[in-house]
Amino acid sequence: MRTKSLSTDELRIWHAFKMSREIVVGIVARDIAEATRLSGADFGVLSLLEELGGGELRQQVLATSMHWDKTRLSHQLTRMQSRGLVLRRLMSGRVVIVQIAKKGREVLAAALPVHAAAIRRNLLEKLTKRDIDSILETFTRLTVSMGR
Amino acid sequence: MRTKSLSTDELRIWHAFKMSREIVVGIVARDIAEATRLSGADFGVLSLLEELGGGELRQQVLATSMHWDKTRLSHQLTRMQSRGLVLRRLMSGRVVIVQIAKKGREVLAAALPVHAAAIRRNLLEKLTKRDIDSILETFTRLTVSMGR
DNA sequence: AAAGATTGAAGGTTCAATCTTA
DNA sequence: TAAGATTGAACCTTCAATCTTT
Repeated sequence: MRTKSLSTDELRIWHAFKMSREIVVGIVARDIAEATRLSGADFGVLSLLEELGGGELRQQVLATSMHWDKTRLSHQLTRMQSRGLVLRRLMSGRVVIVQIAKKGREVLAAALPVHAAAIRRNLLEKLTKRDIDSILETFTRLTVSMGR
Repeated sequence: MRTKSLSTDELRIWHAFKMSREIVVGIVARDIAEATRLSGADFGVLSLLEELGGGELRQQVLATSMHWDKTRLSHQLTRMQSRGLVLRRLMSGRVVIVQIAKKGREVLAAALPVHAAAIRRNLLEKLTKRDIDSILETFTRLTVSMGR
C-alpha cells in the first residue's frame, strides 16, 4: 500500500515547527557567543552543572540530562577542559565526576543575563498567554511521548 | 540595571520549545537516513529543488529558501555532486544553477513516503486540531517577525 | 558480558580569505 | 566595489572500535 503524500497544510505545519525553533535557538546561541565566546553546547553543560548538581555531576547523568550520547559529551568535555571551563575527576573506578571550574562559573555568570534577555526578546515577548499555555501543554506531552 | 533571571515557568517553556523540535526532527531524519542514506540536509536540498523549482534552482535562491548561508550550501552541494545526487551548471557569468540528477530524483522518490510517514507518526498524530491551529498561527508569526 | 568512558576517522558546519564577474 | 560563489582550516558531531572496571 502506498503512503499518501503530505498535504499542503501538513507541510506548512511541519515547516513552521521545524524552522521556528531553528531560528530562535540560533539567535539565542549567537547572542551568547558574541558576549562570552561560549557556544550553545558550552552554555548547556555549564548551566546544567550548576542547576542540577550545584556545580558537579556524574558524566553519565549529565549526558542523559542533555539528551546527548556519551561520545558527544566526552569530546565536548575534552574541549571545555582544555579551555579551563570544567574539570574531571575519576570517582570509584569507572565513574567520572564533572565539575565546573572557577573560570567556568565566572563565564556562566556573565552568560546568564544574556541568555535570559535573548529568550525574552526573541520568544517570550512574542507570545501571548494563550500561546505559552498551549506550547507548554503540547510540547511537554510530545517530549514525554517520545520517552525522554 | 541587572537583568532578572528567568523564572521556573519561563525556563520550562524554553526547554519544552527547544527540546521538542530537536527530538522530533532528529527522529524524522534518522528514519530517512536508515531507509535511503540521505541526511536531513540532503533531503532538504532535493525536496526544495523539486517543490520550488521543478528540478532546478539558482544556488542563491536555494540557500535563501533553506535559511542557509552560501558557504554551507556550497560544501553541501560539493558532497552531493560527488555522490551523483545533483549537478551544477554555470549560467551567465557568476550565477550557478543547481539541478537534481536522475539518481537524486530516484532517491528522493524513495525518501518521500518515509518522510511523510515519520512526520505523521511522530508529530501530526500526536496533536489535536487545536494544537495544530495554535502551532501554525504562533510559529508562522514567530518566523515572520524574525524577518525570514 | 555489561557499564562507563575514551579515541580516531569521517562527515558536517562555521569563519575568514579569496576568486571572478558585473 | 558589490554580488555570487569557492576554498581551507578549525571546530563540532557521529560512528565504530577500544579500554577499563564491575
